[in-house]
Amino acid sequence: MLNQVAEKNLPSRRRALQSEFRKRQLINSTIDCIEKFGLSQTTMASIAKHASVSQGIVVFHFQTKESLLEQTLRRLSDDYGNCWKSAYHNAETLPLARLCALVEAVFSPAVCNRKLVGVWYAFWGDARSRLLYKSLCGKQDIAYSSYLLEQCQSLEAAESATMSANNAALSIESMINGLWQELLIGSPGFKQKEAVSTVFKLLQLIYPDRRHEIELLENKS
Amino acid sequence: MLNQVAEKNLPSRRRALQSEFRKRQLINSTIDCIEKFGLSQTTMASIAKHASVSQGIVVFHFQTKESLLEQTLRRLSDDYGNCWKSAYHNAETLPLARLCALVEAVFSPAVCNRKLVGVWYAFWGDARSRLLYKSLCGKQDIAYSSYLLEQCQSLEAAESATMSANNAALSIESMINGLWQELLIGSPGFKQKEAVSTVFKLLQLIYPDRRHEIELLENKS
DNA sequence: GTCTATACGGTGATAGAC
DNA sequence: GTCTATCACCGTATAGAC
Repeated sequence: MLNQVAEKNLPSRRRALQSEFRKRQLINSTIDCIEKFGLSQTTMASIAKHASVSQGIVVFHFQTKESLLEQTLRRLSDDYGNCWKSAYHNAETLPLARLCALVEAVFSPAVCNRKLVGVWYAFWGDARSRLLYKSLCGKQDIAYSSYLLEQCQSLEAAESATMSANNAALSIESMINGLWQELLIGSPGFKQKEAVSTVFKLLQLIYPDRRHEIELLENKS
Repeated sequence: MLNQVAEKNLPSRRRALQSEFRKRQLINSTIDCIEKFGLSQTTMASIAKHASVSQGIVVFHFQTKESLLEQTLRRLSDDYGNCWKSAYHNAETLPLARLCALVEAVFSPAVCNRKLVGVWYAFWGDARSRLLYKSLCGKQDIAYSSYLLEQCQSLEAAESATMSANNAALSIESMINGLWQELLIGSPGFKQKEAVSTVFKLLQLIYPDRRHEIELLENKS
Protein backbone atom coordinates (compact mmCIF):
# COMPACT_ATOMS: atom_id res chain seq x y z
CA MET A 1 0.00 0.00 0.00
CA LEU A 2 1.25 3.46 -0.84
CA ASN A 3 1.08 6.29 1.57
CA GLN A 4 -2.55 7.22 1.60
CA VAL A 5 -2.38 9.90 4.28
CA ALA A 6 -0.35 12.37 2.26
CA GLU A 7 -2.23 11.59 -0.89
CA LYS A 8 -4.73 14.38 -0.53
CA ASN A 9 -2.11 17.01 -1.21
CA LEU A 10 -0.04 15.12 -3.68
CA PRO A 11 0.66 16.93 -6.91
CA SER A 12 -1.49 15.52 -9.68
CA ARG A 13 1.58 14.02 -11.33
CA ARG A 14 2.29 11.76 -8.43
CA ARG A 15 -1.35 10.92 -8.06
CA ALA A 16 -1.39 9.82 -11.67
CA LEU A 17 1.62 7.64 -10.96
CA GLN A 18 -0.13 5.99 -8.08
CA SER A 19 -3.15 5.40 -10.22
CA GLU A 20 -0.92 3.78 -12.82
CA PHE A 21 0.62 1.63 -10.16
CA ARG A 22 -2.78 0.45 -8.98
CA LYS A 23 -3.88 -0.31 -12.50
CA ARG A 24 -0.77 -2.37 -13.12
CA GLN A 25 -1.37 -4.24 -9.92
CA LEU A 26 -4.94 -5.01 -10.91
CA ILE A 27 -3.96 -6.09 -14.40
CA ASN A 28 -1.39 -8.43 -12.89
CA SER A 29 -4.06 -9.82 -10.64
CA THR A 30 -6.31 -10.28 -13.65
CA ILE A 31 -3.62 -12.23 -15.47
CA ASP A 32 -3.08 -14.43 -12.44
CA CYS A 33 -6.78 -15.13 -12.09
CA ILE A 34 -7.30 -15.91 -15.77
CA GLU A 35 -4.47 -18.38 -15.62
CA LYS A 36 -5.79 -19.98 -12.46
CA PHE A 37 -9.54 -19.98 -13.04
CA GLY A 38 -10.02 -19.27 -16.72
CA LEU A 39 -11.60 -16.24 -18.31
CA SER A 40 -15.17 -17.15 -17.42
CA GLN A 41 -14.44 -17.76 -13.76
CA THR A 42 -12.37 -14.62 -13.46
CA THR A 43 -14.72 -12.22 -11.71
CA MET A 44 -14.36 -8.69 -10.45
CA ALA A 45 -14.53 -10.20 -6.98
CA SER A 46 -11.78 -12.76 -7.56
CA ILE A 47 -9.52 -10.15 -9.12
CA ALA A 48 -10.05 -7.82 -6.18
CA LYS A 49 -9.55 -10.57 -3.65
CA HIS A 50 -6.33 -11.75 -5.28
CA ALA A 51 -5.04 -8.18 -5.20
CA SER A 52 -6.21 -7.79 -1.58
CA VAL A 53 -8.39 -4.80 -2.32
CA SER A 54 -12.10 -4.25 -2.38
CA GLN A 55 -14.16 -4.90 -5.44
CA GLY A 56 -15.08 -1.23 -5.61
CA ILE A 57 -11.44 -0.39 -6.41
CA VAL A 58 -11.51 -2.47 -9.54
CA VAL A 59 -14.63 -0.74 -10.80
CA PHE A 60 -13.27 2.65 -9.85
CA HIS A 61 -10.15 2.20 -11.96
CA PHE A 62 -11.56 0.30 -14.92
CA GLN A 63 -15.29 1.10 -14.90
CA THR A 64 -16.26 -2.18 -16.55
CA LYS A 65 -14.92 -5.69 -16.70
CA GLU A 66 -14.74 -5.44 -20.47
CA SER A 67 -12.43 -2.45 -20.18
CA LEU A 68 -10.23 -4.27 -17.69
CA LEU A 69 -9.89 -7.24 -20.01
CA GLU A 70 -9.11 -4.97 -22.91
CA GLN A 71 -6.32 -3.26 -21.02
CA THR A 72 -5.01 -6.59 -19.81
CA LEU A 73 -4.83 -7.85 -23.36
CA ARG A 74 -3.21 -4.61 -24.51
CA ARG A 75 -0.59 -4.98 -21.84
CA LEU A 76 0.17 -8.58 -22.84
CA SER A 77 0.35 -7.54 -26.44
CA ASP A 78 2.65 -4.60 -25.73
CA ASP A 79 5.01 -6.69 -23.63
CA TYR A 80 5.10 -9.34 -26.31
CA GLY A 81 5.63 -6.84 -29.10
CA ASN A 82 8.37 -4.99 -27.24
CA CYS A 83 10.12 -8.26 -26.56
CA TRP A 84 10.59 -9.29 -30.17
CA LYS A 85 11.06 -5.75 -31.45
CA SER A 86 13.89 -5.07 -29.07
CA ALA A 87 15.45 -8.42 -29.87
CA TYR A 88 15.25 -7.50 -33.52
CA HIS A 89 16.93 -4.15 -33.00
CA ASN A 90 19.61 -5.56 -30.75
CA ALA A 91 20.56 -8.20 -33.26
CA GLU A 92 23.24 -7.68 -35.86
CA THR A 93 21.79 -6.12 -38.98
CA LEU A 94 22.06 -9.32 -40.96
CA PRO A 95 19.00 -11.26 -42.08
CA LEU A 96 20.04 -14.51 -40.48
CA ALA A 97 20.93 -12.93 -37.17
CA ARG A 98 17.68 -11.02 -37.17
CA LEU A 99 15.67 -14.08 -38.05
CA CYS A 100 17.22 -16.08 -35.24
CA ALA A 101 16.69 -13.21 -32.84
CA LEU A 102 13.02 -12.97 -33.78
CA VAL A 103 12.53 -16.68 -33.20
CA GLU A 104 14.39 -16.77 -29.95
CA ALA A 105 12.67 -13.71 -28.53
CA VAL A 106 9.19 -15.16 -28.59
CA PHE A 107 10.32 -18.05 -26.41
CA SER A 108 11.98 -15.83 -23.85
CA PRO A 109 10.62 -16.73 -20.43
CA ALA A 110 9.46 -13.15 -19.89
CA VAL A 111 6.72 -13.54 -22.48
CA CYS A 112 6.54 -17.28 -23.00
CA ASN A 113 5.75 -19.24 -19.89
CA ARG A 114 2.92 -21.46 -18.79
CA LYS A 115 1.03 -18.65 -17.14
CA LEU A 116 1.12 -16.20 -20.03
CA VAL A 117 0.54 -18.85 -22.67
CA GLY A 118 -2.50 -19.95 -20.70
CA VAL A 119 -3.81 -16.40 -20.71
CA TRP A 120 -3.29 -16.04 -24.46
CA TYR A 121 -5.21 -19.23 -25.00
CA ALA A 122 -7.98 -17.97 -22.77
CA PHE A 123 -8.42 -14.98 -25.05
CA TRP A 124 -8.18 -17.05 -28.23
CA GLY A 125 -10.57 -19.64 -26.91
CA ASP A 126 -13.35 -17.24 -26.10
CA ALA A 127 -15.32 -16.18 -29.15
CA ARG A 128 -15.91 -12.67 -27.83
CA SER A 129 -12.40 -12.14 -26.58
CA ARG A 130 -11.12 -13.40 -29.91
CA LEU A 131 -12.71 -10.43 -31.61
CA LEU A 132 -11.09 -8.18 -29.03
CA TYR A 133 -7.83 -9.99 -29.64
CA LYS A 134 -8.01 -9.56 -33.37
CA SER A 135 -8.68 -5.86 -33.16
CA LEU A 136 -5.97 -5.24 -30.57
CA CYS A 137 -3.28 -7.69 -31.64
CA GLY A 138 -4.00 -8.20 -35.32
CA LYS A 139 -1.60 -5.50 -36.42
CA GLN A 140 1.17 -6.83 -34.20
CA ASP A 141 0.65 -10.34 -35.48
CA ILE A 142 0.93 -9.05 -39.01
CA ALA A 143 3.99 -7.03 -38.06
CA TYR A 144 5.75 -10.08 -36.67
CA SER A 145 4.86 -12.07 -39.77
CA SER A 146 6.17 -9.37 -42.04
CA TYR A 147 9.42 -9.03 -40.10
CA LEU A 148 9.86 -12.76 -40.38
CA LEU A 149 9.03 -12.71 -44.07
CA GLU A 150 11.42 -9.84 -44.71
CA GLN A 151 14.35 -11.80 -43.35
CA CYS A 152 13.33 -14.85 -45.30
CA GLN A 153 13.18 -12.80 -48.47
CA SER A 154 16.62 -11.38 -47.90
CA LEU A 155 17.98 -14.86 -47.29
CA GLU A 156 16.19 -16.28 -50.28
CA ALA A 157 17.83 -13.71 -52.54
CA ALA A 158 21.32 -14.42 -51.26
CA GLU A 159 21.25 -18.12 -50.41
CA SER A 160 20.19 -21.46 -51.75
CA ALA A 161 17.06 -21.69 -49.69
CA THR A 162 15.16 -24.95 -49.86
CA MET A 163 11.79 -23.23 -49.99
CA SER A 164 10.26 -19.94 -50.98
CA ALA A 165 10.37 -17.03 -48.55
CA ASN A 166 6.61 -17.18 -48.11
CA ASN A 167 6.68 -20.85 -47.25
CA ALA A 168 9.64 -20.42 -44.97
CA ALA A 169 7.97 -17.65 -42.99
CA LEU A 170 4.73 -19.57 -42.69
CA SER A 171 6.53 -22.73 -41.61
CA ILE A 172 8.54 -20.93 -38.99
CA GLU A 173 5.60 -19.06 -37.59
CA SER A 174 3.41 -22.15 -37.48
CA MET A 175 6.02 -24.15 -35.69
CA ILE A 176 6.47 -21.38 -33.16
CA ASN A 177 2.75 -21.30 -32.44
CA GLY A 178 2.55 -25.06 -32.26
CA LEU A 179 5.39 -25.14 -29.77
CA TRP A 180 3.62 -22.58 -27.63
CA GLN A 181 0.72 -24.97 -27.53
CA GLU A 182 3.04 -27.79 -26.59
CA LEU A 183 4.16 -25.74 -23.61
CA LEU A 184 0.56 -25.35 -22.49
CA ILE A 185 -0.96 -28.74 -23.22
CA GLY A 186 1.93 -31.06 -23.91
CA SER A 187 4.22 -32.93 -21.58
CA PRO A 188 5.03 -30.92 -18.47
CA GLY A 189 8.75 -31.32 -18.92
CA PHE A 190 8.79 -29.46 -22.21
CA LYS A 191 10.77 -26.22 -21.96
CA GLN A 192 11.41 -23.07 -23.96
CA LYS A 193 14.99 -24.03 -24.66
CA GLU A 194 13.86 -27.20 -26.36
CA ALA A 195 11.31 -25.23 -28.35
CA VAL A 196 13.93 -22.79 -29.61
CA SER A 197 16.16 -25.67 -30.53
CA THR A 198 13.34 -27.27 -32.53
CA VAL A 199 12.73 -24.14 -34.58
CA PHE A 200 16.44 -23.68 -35.13
CA LYS A 201 16.62 -27.17 -36.60
CA LEU A 202 13.93 -26.12 -39.02
CA LEU A 203 15.98 -23.06 -39.94
CA GLN A 204 18.95 -25.29 -40.64
CA LEU A 205 16.83 -27.36 -43.00
CA ILE A 206 15.50 -24.29 -44.78
CA TYR A 207 18.95 -22.71 -45.11
CA PRO A 208 21.36 -25.65 -45.23
CA ASP A 209 24.26 -23.46 -46.38
CA ARG A 210 24.02 -21.47 -43.17
CA ARG A 211 23.73 -24.50 -40.92
CA HIS A 212 26.75 -23.77 -38.82
CA GLU A 213 26.02 -20.11 -38.38
CA ILE A 214 22.56 -20.98 -37.14
CA GLU A 215 24.02 -23.42 -34.70
CA LEU A 216 26.39 -20.76 -33.40
CA LEU A 217 23.58 -18.23 -33.09
CA GLU A 218 21.61 -20.68 -30.98
CA ASN A 219 24.41 -21.48 -28.62
CA LYS A 220 25.35 -17.84 -28.27
CA SER A 221 22.21 -17.17 -26.30
CA MET B 1 -39.49 -34.33 -33.56
CA LEU B 2 -39.89 -38.08 -33.37
CA ASN B 3 -43.20 -39.74 -32.92
CA GLN B 4 -44.04 -39.00 -29.34
CA VAL B 5 -47.51 -40.53 -29.29
CA ALA B 6 -46.40 -44.10 -29.80
CA GLU B 7 -43.44 -43.66 -27.56
CA LYS B 8 -45.14 -44.90 -24.45
CA ASN B 9 -45.24 -48.44 -25.74
CA LEU B 10 -42.00 -48.44 -27.67
CA PRO B 11 -39.64 -51.25 -26.89
CA SER B 12 -36.87 -50.01 -24.68
CA ARG B 13 -34.37 -50.50 -27.50
CA ARG B 14 -36.03 -47.90 -29.67
CA ARG B 15 -36.50 -45.57 -26.76
CA ALA B 16 -32.81 -45.76 -26.09
CA LEU B 17 -32.21 -44.88 -29.73
CA GLN B 18 -34.39 -41.85 -29.47
CA SER B 19 -32.59 -40.78 -26.36
CA GLU B 20 -29.29 -41.16 -28.19
CA PHE B 21 -30.66 -39.08 -31.03
CA ARG B 22 -31.68 -36.31 -28.69
CA LYS B 23 -28.32 -36.36 -26.99
CA ARG B 24 -26.53 -36.07 -30.31
CA GLN B 25 -28.75 -33.19 -31.28
CA LEU B 26 -28.01 -31.38 -28.04
CA ILE B 27 -24.28 -31.99 -28.31
CA ASN B 28 -24.36 -30.56 -31.82
CA SER B 29 -26.18 -27.56 -30.50
CA THR B 30 -23.57 -27.19 -27.79
CA ILE B 31 -20.77 -27.21 -30.35
CA ASP B 32 -22.55 -24.58 -32.41
CA CYS B 33 -23.08 -22.36 -29.40
CA ILE B 34 -19.52 -22.65 -28.15
CA GLU B 35 -18.24 -21.66 -31.55
CA LYS B 36 -20.64 -18.72 -31.79
CA PHE B 37 -20.63 -17.37 -28.24
CA GLY B 38 -17.66 -18.97 -26.53
CA LEU B 39 -17.67 -21.42 -23.66
CA SER B 40 -18.59 -18.89 -20.99
CA GLN B 41 -21.54 -17.48 -22.91
CA THR B 42 -22.81 -20.92 -23.81
CA THR B 43 -25.67 -21.45 -21.39
CA MET B 44 -28.18 -24.21 -20.91
CA ALA B 45 -30.75 -21.75 -22.22
CA SER B 46 -28.83 -20.87 -25.39
CA ILE B 47 -28.15 -24.54 -26.12
CA ALA B 48 -31.83 -25.37 -25.68
CA LYS B 49 -32.97 -22.42 -27.75
CA HIS B 50 -30.57 -23.27 -30.58
CA ALA B 51 -31.94 -26.82 -30.59
CA SER B 52 -35.51 -25.52 -30.40
CA VAL B 53 -36.34 -27.40 -27.23
CA SER B 54 -36.99 -26.34 -23.68
CA GLN B 55 -34.22 -25.92 -21.19
CA GLY B 56 -35.67 -28.73 -19.10
CA ILE B 57 -34.81 -31.20 -21.87
CA VAL B 58 -31.14 -30.40 -21.64
CA VAL B 59 -31.10 -30.97 -17.91
CA PHE B 60 -33.14 -34.14 -18.26
CA HIS B 61 -30.65 -35.72 -20.66
CA PHE B 62 -27.40 -34.46 -19.20
CA GLN B 63 -28.20 -33.59 -15.56
CA THR B 64 -25.52 -30.91 -15.36
CA LYS B 65 -23.78 -28.52 -17.69
CA GLU B 66 -20.45 -30.03 -16.70
CA SER B 67 -21.63 -33.43 -17.86
CA LEU B 68 -22.86 -31.99 -21.16
CA LEU B 69 -19.51 -30.35 -21.79
CA GLU B 70 -17.71 -33.55 -20.93
CA GLN B 71 -19.74 -35.55 -23.40
CA THR B 72 -19.30 -32.85 -26.02
CA LEU B 73 -15.57 -32.99 -25.60
CA ARG B 74 -15.62 -36.77 -25.68
CA ARG B 75 -17.52 -36.69 -28.93
CA LEU B 76 -15.05 -34.24 -30.50
CA SER B 77 -12.19 -36.36 -29.31
CA ASP B 78 -13.72 -39.57 -30.65
CA ASP B 79 -14.44 -38.07 -34.05
CA TYR B 80 -10.94 -36.70 -34.23
CA GLY B 81 -9.34 -39.96 -33.12
CA ASN B 82 -11.38 -42.05 -35.52
CA CYS B 83 -10.44 -39.74 -38.34
CA TRP B 84 -6.69 -40.21 -38.07
CA LYS B 85 -6.92 -43.82 -37.00
CA SER B 86 -8.94 -44.83 -40.02
CA ALA B 87 -6.63 -42.82 -42.27
CA TYR B 88 -3.73 -44.70 -40.75
CA HIS B 89 -5.32 -48.09 -41.35
CA ASN B 90 -6.41 -47.23 -44.86
CA ALA B 91 -2.94 -46.15 -45.85
CA GLU B 92 -0.44 -48.53 -47.36
CA THR B 93 1.57 -50.27 -44.68
CA LEU B 94 4.67 -48.25 -45.38
CA PRO B 95 6.06 -45.74 -42.92
CA LEU B 96 6.08 -42.86 -45.37
CA ALA B 97 2.55 -43.50 -46.61
CA ARG B 98 1.34 -43.82 -43.05
CA LEU B 99 3.10 -40.68 -41.97
CA CYS B 100 1.57 -38.70 -44.81
CA ALA B 101 -1.84 -40.16 -44.09
CA LEU B 102 -1.59 -39.18 -40.44
CA VAL B 103 -0.68 -35.63 -41.35
CA GLU B 104 -3.33 -35.26 -43.97
CA ALA B 105 -6.09 -36.74 -41.84
CA VAL B 106 -5.92 -34.10 -39.15
CA PHE B 107 -6.57 -31.39 -41.72
CA SER B 108 -9.55 -33.14 -43.22
CA PRO B 109 -12.48 -30.70 -43.26
CA ALA B 110 -14.58 -33.15 -41.23
CA VAL B 111 -12.46 -32.53 -38.13
CA CYS B 112 -10.49 -29.42 -39.01
CA ASN B 113 -12.64 -26.44 -39.83
CA ARG B 114 -13.14 -23.02 -38.30
CA LYS B 115 -16.03 -24.16 -36.15
CA LEU B 116 -14.39 -27.20 -34.62
CA VAL B 117 -11.02 -25.55 -34.21
CA GLY B 118 -12.78 -22.74 -32.38
CA VAL B 119 -14.37 -25.24 -30.04
CA TRP B 120 -11.06 -26.97 -29.35
CA TYR B 121 -9.54 -23.63 -28.48
CA ALA B 122 -12.46 -22.87 -26.21
CA PHE B 123 -11.64 -25.98 -24.19
CA TRP B 124 -7.92 -25.31 -24.17
CA GLY B 125 -8.39 -21.69 -23.24
CA ASP B 126 -10.47 -22.36 -20.18
CA ALA B 127 -8.43 -23.44 -17.20
CA ARG B 128 -11.14 -25.79 -15.89
CA SER B 129 -11.98 -27.26 -19.26
CA ARG B 130 -8.30 -27.76 -19.89
CA LEU B 131 -8.16 -30.20 -16.99
CA LEU B 132 -11.19 -31.95 -18.47
CA TYR B 133 -9.45 -31.93 -21.82
CA LYS B 134 -6.27 -33.41 -20.45
CA SER B 135 -8.04 -36.24 -18.71
CA LEU B 136 -10.26 -37.08 -21.69
CA CYS B 137 -7.92 -36.42 -24.60
CA GLY B 138 -4.51 -36.86 -23.09
CA LYS B 139 -4.25 -40.49 -24.06
CA GLN B 140 -5.34 -39.79 -27.61
CA ASP B 141 -2.83 -36.98 -27.92
CA ILE B 142 -0.14 -39.31 -26.76
CA ALA B 143 -1.37 -41.99 -29.15
CA TYR B 144 -1.16 -39.64 -32.12
CA SER B 145 2.33 -38.57 -31.07
CA SER B 146 3.47 -42.13 -30.75
CA TYR B 147 2.03 -43.12 -34.10
CA LEU B 148 3.87 -40.20 -35.64
CA LEU B 149 7.04 -41.08 -33.82
CA GLU B 150 6.81 -44.71 -34.86
CA GLN B 151 6.76 -43.80 -38.53
CA CYS B 152 9.63 -41.39 -38.05
CA GLN B 153 11.65 -44.10 -36.34
CA SER B 154 11.04 -46.54 -39.17
CA LEU B 155 12.07 -43.91 -41.67
CA GLU B 156 15.11 -42.93 -39.66
CA ALA B 157 16.36 -46.50 -39.69
CA ALA B 158 15.99 -46.92 -43.42
CA GLU B 159 16.68 -43.46 -44.81
CA SER B 160 19.08 -40.62 -44.54
CA ALA B 161 16.88 -38.47 -42.37
CA THR B 162 18.10 -34.95 -41.66
CA MET B 163 17.05 -35.11 -38.03
CA SER B 164 16.40 -37.63 -35.29
CA ALA B 165 13.05 -39.37 -35.16
CA ASN B 166 12.20 -37.57 -31.95
CA ASN B 167 12.91 -34.19 -33.42
CA ALA B 168 11.07 -35.03 -36.61
CA ALA B 169 7.93 -36.08 -34.78
CA LEU B 170 8.00 -33.03 -32.54
CA SER B 171 8.54 -30.71 -35.50
CA ILE B 172 5.71 -32.23 -37.48
CA GLU B 173 3.28 -32.18 -34.62
CA SER B 174 4.15 -28.63 -33.66
CA MET B 175 3.69 -27.40 -37.17
CA ILE B 176 0.34 -29.14 -37.40
CA ASN B 177 -0.85 -27.47 -34.22
CA GLY B 178 0.46 -24.10 -35.30
CA LEU B 179 -1.36 -24.40 -38.60
CA TRP B 180 -4.58 -25.17 -36.78
CA GLN B 181 -4.10 -21.93 -34.95
CA GLU B 182 -3.48 -20.16 -38.23
CA LEU B 183 -6.84 -21.42 -39.42
CA LEU B 184 -8.52 -19.93 -36.37
CA ILE B 185 -6.71 -16.65 -35.88
CA GLY B 186 -4.74 -16.05 -39.05
CA SER B 187 -5.75 -14.60 -42.36
CA PRO B 188 -9.27 -15.66 -43.34
CA GLY B 189 -8.14 -16.97 -46.71
CA PHE B 190 -5.94 -19.65 -45.20
CA LYS B 191 -7.21 -23.12 -46.01
CA GLN B 192 -6.60 -26.73 -45.01
CA LYS B 193 -5.06 -27.58 -48.35
CA GLU B 194 -2.41 -24.95 -47.88
CA ALA B 195 -1.77 -26.24 -44.38
CA VAL B 196 -1.25 -29.80 -45.61
CA SER B 197 1.08 -28.55 -48.29
CA THR B 198 3.12 -26.67 -45.68
CA VAL B 199 3.63 -29.74 -43.54
CA PHE B 200 4.46 -31.84 -46.59
CA LYS B 201 7.21 -29.38 -47.48
CA LEU B 202 8.61 -29.98 -44.02
CA LEU B 203 8.47 -33.73 -44.61
CA GLN B 204 10.43 -33.24 -47.81
CA LEU B 205 13.10 -31.38 -45.91
CA ILE B 206 13.29 -34.03 -43.22
CA TYR B 207 13.43 -36.88 -45.72
CA PRO B 208 15.07 -35.39 -48.80
CA ASP B 209 15.62 -38.81 -50.39
CA ARG B 210 11.86 -39.39 -50.47
CA ARG B 211 11.06 -35.94 -51.83
CA HIS B 212 9.26 -37.10 -54.92
CA GLU B 213 7.29 -39.82 -53.19
CA ILE B 214 6.03 -37.28 -50.69
CA GLU B 215 5.02 -34.98 -53.48
CA LEU B 216 3.08 -37.79 -55.11
CA LEU B 217 1.39 -38.73 -51.86
CA GLU B 218 0.21 -35.16 -51.45
CA ASN B 219 -1.23 -34.87 -54.93
CA LYS B 220 -2.86 -38.25 -54.71
CA SER B 221 -5.36 -36.94 -52.21
C1' DG C 1 -39.88 -37.09 -22.25
C1' DT C 2 -41.15 -32.62 -22.37
C1' DC C 3 -42.87 -28.53 -20.61
C1' DT C 4 -43.28 -24.12 -17.41
C1' DA C 5 -42.37 -21.85 -13.26
C1' DT C 6 -39.30 -20.87 -9.78
C1' DA C 7 -35.71 -21.16 -6.08
C1' DC C 8 -31.10 -20.12 -5.29
C1' DG C 9 -26.56 -18.48 -5.85
C1' DG C 10 -23.39 -15.66 -7.99
C1' DT C 11 -21.90 -11.49 -10.94
C1' DG C 12 -21.33 -6.74 -12.62
C1' DA C 13 -22.21 -2.47 -11.38
C1' DT C 14 -24.15 1.47 -8.30
C1' DA C 15 -24.62 4.44 -4.07
C1' DG C 16 -22.91 6.75 -0.62
C1' DA C 17 -19.99 7.00 3.77
C1' DC C 18 -15.31 7.95 4.96
C1' DG D 1 -9.30 6.54 -3.63
C1' DT D 2 -11.11 3.21 -0.97
C1' DC D 3 -14.53 0.96 1.45
C1' DT D 4 -19.20 -1.59 2.46
C1' DA D 5 -23.79 -2.42 1.36
C1' DT D 6 -26.93 -3.30 -1.96
C1' DC D 7 -29.42 -3.85 -6.40
C1' DA D 8 -30.84 -5.92 -10.60
C1' DC D 9 -29.89 -9.47 -13.51
C1' DC D 10 -28.75 -13.93 -15.23
C1' DG D 11 -27.43 -18.83 -15.04
C1' DT D 12 -28.05 -23.51 -13.14
C1' DA D 13 -30.78 -26.70 -11.37
C1' DT D 14 -35.26 -28.22 -9.16
C1' DA D 15 -40.33 -29.19 -8.79
C1' DG D 16 -44.16 -30.68 -10.51
C1' DA D 17 -47.91 -30.62 -14.21
C1' DC D 18 -48.87 -32.94 -18.45
